[in-house]
Amino acid sequence: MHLIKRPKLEDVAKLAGVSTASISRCINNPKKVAEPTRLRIQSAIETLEYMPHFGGRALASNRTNTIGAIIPSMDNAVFASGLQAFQEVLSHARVTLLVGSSNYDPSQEFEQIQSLLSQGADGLLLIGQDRPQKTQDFLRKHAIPHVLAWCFSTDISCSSVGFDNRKSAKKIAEHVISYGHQKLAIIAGLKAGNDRAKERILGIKDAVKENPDTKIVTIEQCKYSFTEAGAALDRILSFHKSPSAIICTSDVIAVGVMLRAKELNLRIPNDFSITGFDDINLAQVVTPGLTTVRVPQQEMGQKAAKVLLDLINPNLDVPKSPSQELMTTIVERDTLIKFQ
Amino acid sequence: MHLIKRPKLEDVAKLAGVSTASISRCINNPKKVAEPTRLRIQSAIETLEYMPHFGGRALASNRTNTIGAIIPSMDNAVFASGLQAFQEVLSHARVTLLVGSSNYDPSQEFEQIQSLLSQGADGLLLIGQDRPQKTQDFLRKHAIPHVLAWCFSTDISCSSVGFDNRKSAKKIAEHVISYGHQKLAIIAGLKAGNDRAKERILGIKDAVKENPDTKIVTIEQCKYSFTEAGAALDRILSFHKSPSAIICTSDVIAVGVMLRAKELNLRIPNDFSITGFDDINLAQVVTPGLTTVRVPQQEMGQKAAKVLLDLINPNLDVPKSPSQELMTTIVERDTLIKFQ
DNA sequence: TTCGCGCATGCAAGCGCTTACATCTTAACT
DNA sequence: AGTTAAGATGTAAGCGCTTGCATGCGCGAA
Repeated sequence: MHLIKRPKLEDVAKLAGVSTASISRCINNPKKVAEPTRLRIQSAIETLEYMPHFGGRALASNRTNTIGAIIPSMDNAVFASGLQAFQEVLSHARVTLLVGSSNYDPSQEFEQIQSLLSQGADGLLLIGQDRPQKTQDFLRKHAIPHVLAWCFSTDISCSSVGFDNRKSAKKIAEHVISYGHQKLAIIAGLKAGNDRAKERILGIKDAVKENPDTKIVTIEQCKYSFTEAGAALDRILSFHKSPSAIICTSDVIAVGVMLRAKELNLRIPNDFSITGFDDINLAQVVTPGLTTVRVPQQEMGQKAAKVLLDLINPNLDVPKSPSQELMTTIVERDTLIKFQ
Repeated sequence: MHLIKRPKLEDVAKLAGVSTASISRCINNPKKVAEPTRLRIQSAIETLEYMPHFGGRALASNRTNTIGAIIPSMDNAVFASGLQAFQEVLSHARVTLLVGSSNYDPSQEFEQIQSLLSQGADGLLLIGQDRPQKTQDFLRKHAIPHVLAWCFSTDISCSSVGFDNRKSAKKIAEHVISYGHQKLAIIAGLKAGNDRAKERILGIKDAVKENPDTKIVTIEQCKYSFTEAGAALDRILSFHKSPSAIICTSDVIAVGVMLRAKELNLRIPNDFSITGFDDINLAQVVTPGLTTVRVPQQEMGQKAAKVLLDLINPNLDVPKSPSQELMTTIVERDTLIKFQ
């Protein structure tokens, strides 16, 4: 077996005894071709193992059937499973996924946007809504179909499929407060360019504002890593304003704190309560089980894919799918107990 | 601000007062253009916000600067972080990543291969080496540059960047045996189309063969999920041939077993020892800490990217990078103790 | 029989870019 | 000054596909 020059439309046309136009139609819109012709064409395609050339197709049709997703990092259970669900839906629609990662850095995100678009992406999935004006202008000016996930806004200028970070954070904070905690600490992800972190902090503050007995002892920020989270705990402890509960805006952070606490021979939840956010695997596995906020990642990935597909193929019969708000729920496990 | 028709090479050429060829050269090979011209061109590109059209470029050059990766699932810390590292390296080389997932199913993998190639992928990253003849023929016939990760073979017909699953599994099994365990159980991932699972089982068998006092009580298979792993444990327990150690071929499985054990009020490692494979986050977080095999995922992702890039750009000065074997190490934590 | 219509197919003009080749400029030689 | 080579730039021919329009055909209505 040796390798054969890639067959082109013309070769198939010759074999099937039709024009290239018919082949093209047969591939892209089978019903425009008469039954017997179609069969002939199909068999020709098979015997030649013909595969359309991407460039030619993209050039002529100005479509790539490709969608880009830019997520902060795949190395993070938070996004990976949403992305997986996203990809599966796209795959069924014969659309391919291009992936970029931004590392939580707006300028990297902008580069990736440009890069994916220059690769011909027909649309984009982006995480969160907080991005520089420059990026937003760019998206608008070039009229890039895109949907935002992991956030929800009623801003009609752009579809989003996600949940209300602020509300969800408020809910878990209220939950913590309802357990009698009055001195709270927050450990959040780095806020810069990360609306999820910001919004979640705001949500917690909302809850505190409505409960005058309660106060926030400190707000720490750190990267999403165990060790950084551990360091944040150290900082909190060194303040001697010991909170009775630490609300973390991410499970990774919460678990990092728990790991550090264990090293320090602190006992959770006896010495302090702690909550997370996202409900990734870790939350279930860590001991004690982490009380956290469940985010419907898979659903989000799937729905985002559908919305994006609709955006790209303004489908006639399918109703236009606008933004969608998904709901988070609190998962009670063992890191939150009543105060005293 | 309203949206503007996408500028093309010709527009830039007109603005800069040069031919389209120069622009093209300036973009693809700047040093072929004289300094002042380059500057003029660059500023023209910027003012027009010119962005090359992907299709045109792909058609003319027959290159897409795109690489496809097909992994079993992104929803799995095992591959996600390797993929992230892979993507980062590609991104630096201005190559974009196309992603497909196979769900551990060889026929899905084949479809994804075709799909990514028809999207113009210049090369592919594939996981493992066990695939149907059909797929292999396809890759060979079309001379697709590809590298295999998560496995290592000296088969020169195809580069691989990974570790020897069999050897690594043998090593951890020997380690377990050296702790005095003689009745071992194995819980592996589904073997079908999954050489990692198969090889790891073989490796464990190798170790047992060399230690005549030792025997394998049972080999269970299950999907990579906590509940399936828990069910596998139930099966083992119901046999009443209680092993003193369970060797799992994946951390996810091991943790699933531990979770189930906890439900059953069994105590690990007192009632039985257990080991995992991969050393994902979970292994560190679970209590007691999981003794496991560390797989250099990031390194694997990075090196695979480099090898693949070299394969695609047969670079002159850079030495050709062949297959690379990476080493795994045993991470000792607390789920493995001496027998008795 | 004739006309008209609709359907199946072919024709051919691009889509936006790359690149081999031709041309022109310049500077370093003899 | 004349010759040459190297470097900078332009010219134009595609790359493989899609698609608007033209063509041809068959069939029912007039």
